Amino acid sequence: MVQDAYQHPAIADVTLPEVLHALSDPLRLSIVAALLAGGPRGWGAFDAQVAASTLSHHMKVLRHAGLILTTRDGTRCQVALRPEIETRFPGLLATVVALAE
Amino acid sequence: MVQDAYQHPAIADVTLPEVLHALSDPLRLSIVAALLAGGPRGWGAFDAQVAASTLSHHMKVLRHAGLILTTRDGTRCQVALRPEIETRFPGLLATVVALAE
DNA sequence: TGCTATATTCGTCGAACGTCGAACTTTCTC
DNA sequence: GAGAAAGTTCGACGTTCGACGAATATAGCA
Repeated sequence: MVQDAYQHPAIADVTLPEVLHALSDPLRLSIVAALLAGGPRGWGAFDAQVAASTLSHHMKVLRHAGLILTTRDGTRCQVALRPEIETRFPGLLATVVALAE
Repeated sequence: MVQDAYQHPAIADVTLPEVLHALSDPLRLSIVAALLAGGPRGWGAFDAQVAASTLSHHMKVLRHAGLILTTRDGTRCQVALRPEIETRFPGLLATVVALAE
């Protein structure tokens, strides 16, 4: 784990193709959908069938796309949707997640 | 050019991650945006700064994602948005293209 | 002070992507 | 029929992706 806080990009630097690419992976899309439906949660709450390193990689992609906010809580991570993404791309997440069923 | 019609997938077979991936490229996104804004048009109406083979490749990606409909007109191609995509993923294109400015 | 749990980073692998140029097919025009 | 024009396909190249295991770092607990 990194000793300090995570690197989150300025929301203005996030591009639409970047966000769409982040959402174009089924696992990442399901993570975002779960966050939108159920609110923030811990790391292991996503029972993804991938190795921890792979999940960490996907979280980094989502973080770099400005979609999630990661904070530490002891040895655990709390993951939440970044609220600014709604002002940056209004309606995008709601539309995409709704279509993902 | 292929001697017969182009291969278009059944709209039901198109998946959301597939569509998002198709839209996550700036060139492809601009093509879809132009079609949505201005209606069908010919091949060369997109002054893309890429080789013809590259443009052909991107068109194939869009076609396989169920986003566009390609028809021949002599040696030229007419490209149009696939109307069924709106019933398959209602509001998606309008939302994404609006956010792309 | 260890030991355990959690998450990141690194190196690696095969597959897919985006780009190009060259060759090819089909159609139109002269 | 010959030539030009429009797209497609192919192979090549370098980059990125998604996956994994191993090694590492940090925090909590005994």
